[in-house]
Amino acid sequence: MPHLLLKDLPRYDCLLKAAKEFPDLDPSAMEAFLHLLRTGDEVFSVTDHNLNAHNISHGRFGVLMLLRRSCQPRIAALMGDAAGVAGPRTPAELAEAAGVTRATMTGLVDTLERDGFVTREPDPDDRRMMSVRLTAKGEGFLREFLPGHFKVIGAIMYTLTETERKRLVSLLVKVQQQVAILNPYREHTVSVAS
Amino acid sequence: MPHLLLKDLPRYDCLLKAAKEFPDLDPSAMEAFLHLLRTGDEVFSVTDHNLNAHNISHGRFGVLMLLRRSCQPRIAALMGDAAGVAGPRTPAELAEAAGVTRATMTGLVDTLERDGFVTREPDPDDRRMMSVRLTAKGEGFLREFLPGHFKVIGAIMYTLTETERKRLVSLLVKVQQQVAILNPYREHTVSVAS
DNA sequence: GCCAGACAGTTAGCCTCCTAATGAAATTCG
DNA sequence: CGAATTTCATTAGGAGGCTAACTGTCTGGC
Repeated sequence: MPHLLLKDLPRYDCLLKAAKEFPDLDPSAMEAFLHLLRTGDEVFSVTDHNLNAHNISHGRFGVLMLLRRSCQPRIAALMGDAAGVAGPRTPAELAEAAGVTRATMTGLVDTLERDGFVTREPDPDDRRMMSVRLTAKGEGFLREFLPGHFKVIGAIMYTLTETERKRLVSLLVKVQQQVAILNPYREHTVSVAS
Repeated sequence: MPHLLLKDLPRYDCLLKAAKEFPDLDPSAMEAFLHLLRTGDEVFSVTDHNLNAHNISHGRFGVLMLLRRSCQPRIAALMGDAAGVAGPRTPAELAEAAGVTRATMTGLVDTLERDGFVTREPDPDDRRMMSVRLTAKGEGFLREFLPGHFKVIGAIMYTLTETERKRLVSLLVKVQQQVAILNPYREHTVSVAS
């Protein structure tokens, strides 16, 4: 389930040594990169274990969370959201919101339906479409699971002060923005070895 | 290939609103958590795309990198490492170093061997063991690929100053340490909903 | 010297993700 | 009106993780 990395990150002096062989290797950039991947992975693992203990994968959890929003349009309306703006309901909307392909979403909804967390109903207006909805069991699972999930996340971040959290987030956002800048040119930046 | 997340992170005021419903939800902790996962994922995606463009996965890349160390014992010796300390060579050592199971390593070595990047040879002393080695093609791939890979990583981190990189790393290390503290107790902290 | 156990590598079966191709329904447009 | 295009969901097949079980080899205690 992890992104797969080295078990032990290379020590900084190893990076310095490697930089002698590869002039393109920026040791402090590589160090930050490796720690970012590693930390994201470890944090992911904790919540993933938590989810697996309840027999649910991250992907399936994401779908349930998206559907939870959809299933409470009245609450959303009360809270100030535009009345008509419900969350995603069709597999295509869910796939878009979750950032996976529709084919993947079909598989996720398959297993969620098999396990009784959601139902699939044909759309009366457009017979190509399906409408996915949380069942009572699905809602119950979230109600029962979420408090613990939030506690785990709070426990992980407990080690950082409010100031440190803000600082971390602002550094991460900077990296995200840089990735966004790089992405459109990926084809060019990538083809170094071709 | 990503860990699957929301396409758009919830805005902070949504977290505040959600915290009203779930007292266990710490908005700033959740924000830091989501950004950590998201950023790790995006950074991963960039390098993963880079690798995929060369028809190699992150897992396979990791194996090649581990083997590169093993295949240069003379260089390592020259550089001050103890002469006998070669890198991992057997599937079990590779699995341990990469942090995957031996079964997974079998699969990775299978495809790497199929594609001509590595060879498998029986160990003459212990007939249970195999010795995995980079082929000339595997070495050539790395020689050709690594400079671009390092450039991409440098480009991502270009947005942060040396000071910011150090600060980011130290915040990430704090989180890693917290995760390490939490892990042994995972069974307990997890069973909130049972 | 031999047998029980440990250990290396593989196999088999499952899950989640992907891409590509398919079939059915809706829409667009000549 | 009907053909081409688009859009929906799904299926098929592949890759890389995992666990569990198996095979063959070594080793250590009797």
